[in-house]
Amino acid sequence: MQQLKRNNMRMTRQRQVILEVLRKNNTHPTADEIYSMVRRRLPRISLGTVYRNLEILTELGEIQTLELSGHQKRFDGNPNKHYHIRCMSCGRVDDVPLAPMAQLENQLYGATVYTIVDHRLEFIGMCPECSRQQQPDKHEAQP
Amino acid sequence: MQQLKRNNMRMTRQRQVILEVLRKNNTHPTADEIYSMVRRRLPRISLGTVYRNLEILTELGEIQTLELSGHQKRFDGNPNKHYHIRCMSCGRVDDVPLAPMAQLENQLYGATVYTIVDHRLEFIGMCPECSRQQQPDKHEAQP
DNA sequence: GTCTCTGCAAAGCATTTGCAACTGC
DNA sequence: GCAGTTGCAAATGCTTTGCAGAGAC
Repeated sequence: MQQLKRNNMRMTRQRQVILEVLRKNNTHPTADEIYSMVRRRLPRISLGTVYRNLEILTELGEIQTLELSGHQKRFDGNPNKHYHIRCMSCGRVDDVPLAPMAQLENQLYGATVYTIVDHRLEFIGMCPECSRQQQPDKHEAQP
Repeated sequence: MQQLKRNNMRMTRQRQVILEVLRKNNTHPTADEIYSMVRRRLPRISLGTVYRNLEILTELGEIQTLELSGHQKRFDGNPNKHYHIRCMSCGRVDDVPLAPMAQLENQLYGATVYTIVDHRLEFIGMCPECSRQQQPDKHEAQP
């Protein structure tokens, strides 16, 4: 974490535990889920501190903040670019095994007045657990 | 709007004006922008009514609710599927002239435990106005 | 010893909701 | 005239922020 020094920042115990928890975890937790995980090790930490550090760690490129459409932020200990899928029923988020489409922005070159910088792709679906629950009573009505 | 009857719903003046305002507008306004546009015609309407109707009109398929990553909801009077681009500086949202990739979900078939239903693709960029302002001092430092 | 960081609590902001009165149909 | 809808205001849920004291280096 050479970057901390460069920015006159410190590696506090709180910051470290938050980073460790995220790195060991591939469930894309929300801030309050991270809060309760970290609190097992640091019972006096505050939610504000969790938010502040998640923002800083994102800026340093150590983690990713996932702002999936219309929902609570989630955080990803894997800082590399990849796509996600969200369960429309329970909100669970997983990685998707699809290589980032690096050329996608080029397809729009000259077709928009914007300077394109990046893109976000998010799949919507139903996770196995929720699919199973929906099976018995498909849709809402039943005979 | 045959759908209203089918759902035991009424075409109130408020609902109608909200729909008209959105149909005449391609700027993808936020709820409070719609609120202030509608208030010119219906000064006593409340923000709650605007939200309630935007939700209903979305469910009826008359408009679209855009839940772009990490920002306020925006609303689109065009109910047909299409992608959007958002200015990372001012938040402006425009349509993107790229045909929806109907086959994208198929690429993941068998590669995820989810049942995939849909996808959201959103481009991030800089609109002409903001690009112009950034020109003088590119990035943050200058030689 | 300095200056960043923390815990706490309050504020902020977009959105939702409970309720009595109102109004489409 | 009934049930869906409205305006109002309060509540909600997530996130950010001000501040004085604590702690990293």
